[in-house]
This record gives sequence, C-alpha cells and structure tokens, in this order.
Amino acid sequence: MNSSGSTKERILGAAEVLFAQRGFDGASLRQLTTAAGVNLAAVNYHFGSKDKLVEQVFRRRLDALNASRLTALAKVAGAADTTLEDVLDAYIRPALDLSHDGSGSLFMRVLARAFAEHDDTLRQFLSANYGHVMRQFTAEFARLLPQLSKPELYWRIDLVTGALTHAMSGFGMIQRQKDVSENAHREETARHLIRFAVAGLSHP
Amino acid sequence: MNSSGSTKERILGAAEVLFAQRGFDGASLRQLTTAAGVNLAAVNYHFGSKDKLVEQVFRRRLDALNASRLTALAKVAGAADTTLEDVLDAYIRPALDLSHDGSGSLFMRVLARAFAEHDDTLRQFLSANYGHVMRQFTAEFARLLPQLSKPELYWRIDLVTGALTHAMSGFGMIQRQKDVSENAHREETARHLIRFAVAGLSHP
DNA sequence: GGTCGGTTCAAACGATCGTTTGAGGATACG
DNA sequence: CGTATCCTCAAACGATCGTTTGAACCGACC
Repeated sequence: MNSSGSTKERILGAAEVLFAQRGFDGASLRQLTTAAGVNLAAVNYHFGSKDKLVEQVFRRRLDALNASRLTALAKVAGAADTTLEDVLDAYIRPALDLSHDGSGSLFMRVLARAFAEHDDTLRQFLSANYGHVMRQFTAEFARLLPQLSKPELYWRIDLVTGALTHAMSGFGMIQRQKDVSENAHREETARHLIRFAVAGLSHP
Repeated sequence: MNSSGSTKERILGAAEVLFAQRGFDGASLRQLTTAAGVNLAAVNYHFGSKDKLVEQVFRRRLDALNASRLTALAKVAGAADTTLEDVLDAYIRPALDLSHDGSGSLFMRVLARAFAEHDDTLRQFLSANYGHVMRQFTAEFARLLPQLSKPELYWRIDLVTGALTHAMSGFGMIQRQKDVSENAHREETARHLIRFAVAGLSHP
C-alpha cells in the first residue's frame, strides 16, 4: 500500500489514518500494518507497544502545530497595533493548516476522538507538554482585552476553542461541497471562525 | 452494584457510565454486566447485540433532550417579543440539564465520543431522527436574524453548537471548583454560553 | 569471506472479546 | 399439580486482539 518512507514513517502515516477512521481501540495492529505494508511485529519493534505508537502519532503533529502557532504569535505579539484578528489568526490558521496536511483532514479527528477517549490522561499530557502555548496566547488575549477578568477571559477562550475544534473536525451541518477546493474551504472556515471569535471575545 | 430498576434499565445505566469512561469498544460486556449486577448473557437477551445496546443508550437520552428542546422552543417561538436569548436558552439549557441528569455529566461525553467514533453512521442517525429539531431552531433563528444569509446562519449555528458541545463535555481549561454546586456551575456555563452565542450570532 | 547490529518475517502465545447454548428458576394461569 | 412464559445462569464457542519469539535477511566493516 504505502510504499514511501521508512518503516517507522509508514506506520505513523497509516496509524493516523486508521486511528481517525476507527479509533484507537477499533484500529487493530493487523489492519494498521497491512495498510502500511509492513510486518505485524514492526510496531512493537519500532515503538514498543500500541500505546506508545498512539503517543508518537500525537507528538508528531502537535509539536508541529504548536511550533507553528508560536511562530505566528511571535510575529504579532506585543506590538502596539496588534489586533484581535491577528492573534486569532495565529491561533486558528496553523490548526486549520494541520487539519488537511499530510494525510488529509484526519488528525483533528484523531485529536477530537482522543479528547473523548483518554480524558484525564490526554488532558494532562497536553497541559504538561503544550500548556505554555496556551499561556502565551492567553497573555496576548489579556493584553488586547484588558476589560475582561481572568475567569471571563478563560471562559471565552474556551468557547472559541470549542468552536474551532468543532469546525476542524468537520462535524456539524456545514459540509464541504465537492466542487470547492480544500484551500477555499479552509479559507472560508478561517474567515467565519475569526469573525465569530472576535465577536465572542470582545462583546461587552 | 446497581441494584435498582429492571435488568434492562440497570444495563442501560451501567452502559452509559462505562461507555463514557472507556468508549464503546473499550467497555466490554463483562465489565458492563458486572457493574450492572446482571448476567453476561442479559445484554444479548434484552438488546440483541452490543451495537443495539449502544443505539438504545442514545435513543433514551436524545429523545428526552429533543423533546425538552422542542417544548422550550414552542414557548417562545413565533412571538413578537422573542429575543435571541430566549431561543438560545431553549437550545442550550435542556442540553446542560441532560449533561448532569441521572448518571452525572456522562452522556455528553458519550455523545462527543460517538461523534468521533461513528462518524457518518451517527451523523445519519442524528439527521434522520432529530433533524426536524435543528430545522425548527434554524427557522426561528432565521426569523430573529433576517439580515443573515442562509449559509452565514448555518455557519454561525454550527460554531455555537461547537462551543456548546465543548463546554458540556467538560474539556477545555475551565474546571469546576469542588466547592461549586452542580447547579451553580450549570448556571454559570449557560450564562457564558448564551452571551457568547448572542455575540457570535448577531454580529454584523 | 566472516561476523555483527539492525531489521523483517511467519508463526505462535495467552488473553479477552461478543455471542450462543441449554439447563434451570420464577411466576401466573388452567 | 401441570405447564407455559419469561428470565437468569454458568459454561463454552470461535474470533480477534496485542505481544513475543526465534530464525532469516541485509548492508557495513574488519
């Protein structure tokens, strides 16, 4: 099937697809290794266990996402003329880019599924490894929205994140038309999200 | 363990808890029947299969949720002095009530997980069985927001739903304090959600 | 050529899964 | 009492799971 890259990378690629389609429990190592065109034992040889493979699937994408977010944030943070749209763009666009990078728009489904499945485990993992990213964005939002108390700001960022996750996962009523390119759909999603988020964040 | 109600109801109750905690694949019928205090074969006897049990878990809660939503909507829909807050309250509050009804705030996790797992299957199920509810709410939103085009309105309702789902599932940064009662937390969530949604729906 | 670490392979391991079976208990009605 | 119906039970079924094993392959280096 997939015949490019090292065995490790072929496994990671097939894992992302199958985990998104069938879930972590639902996707078996036999399906996975068959799709990747590698031997069944390769997963345990290269990753140690199925659980560690799951963790690697996350790390590979989340590292890229958060690095991209921080880079984008650094370009606009702290400036005198920074707008809410700028910061939201830095927050949203890398996520939307990620959601159709590589294996299509699958990773966000993996993430959404993981949120539902691993509960506290994943939450702690995200908080420990990527909490500083949220902290930097929160600080910049706080600078641009000084009238909001901290709890109020947390709530609003939380709701924005919910809308973002929902939109990225492709649930909901809005289905992409077949004749709309992926780029165009992503642009439309980003546009709606940012306008929605600006309104939700800055209302009195 | 659970010793009240019929065997069928004990199974449904235990299933809701375990599906939320471990997922549909992760929760085995042996764990489930042990927790419910019934025999292993009781699931297949009363429900036919594990899949049909999953469907019943959904129906029981979703029927109540949608009935509650429609009742609340009927009280405010079509009136001359209806506000956006009224309709949003009818949309949001039954969901928040459901999320901590009975077995605690577990069902929404079940639903969020199901969204991630069953993808098209669940989407079609929801659309076929409860699509008319969304249609009625959309019509009322359209009446109160005549300046919005249909695609624009769909997008905004979608993003509101994302924020609602996110908040109900208990993900995100906002964690309930231990000294805050469930009712107080639900009120706070509803208040933030409605204000956020009003801003996101009605912005120019 | 020989050998050695890294990798792939087919095969098997024990565990656990959803489901089925057939015997037995419980209750109601004649 | 007889029996018909609904339900529960322990036990087993075949299938599939993640993981392990030990042999075979392979390019690099002496």
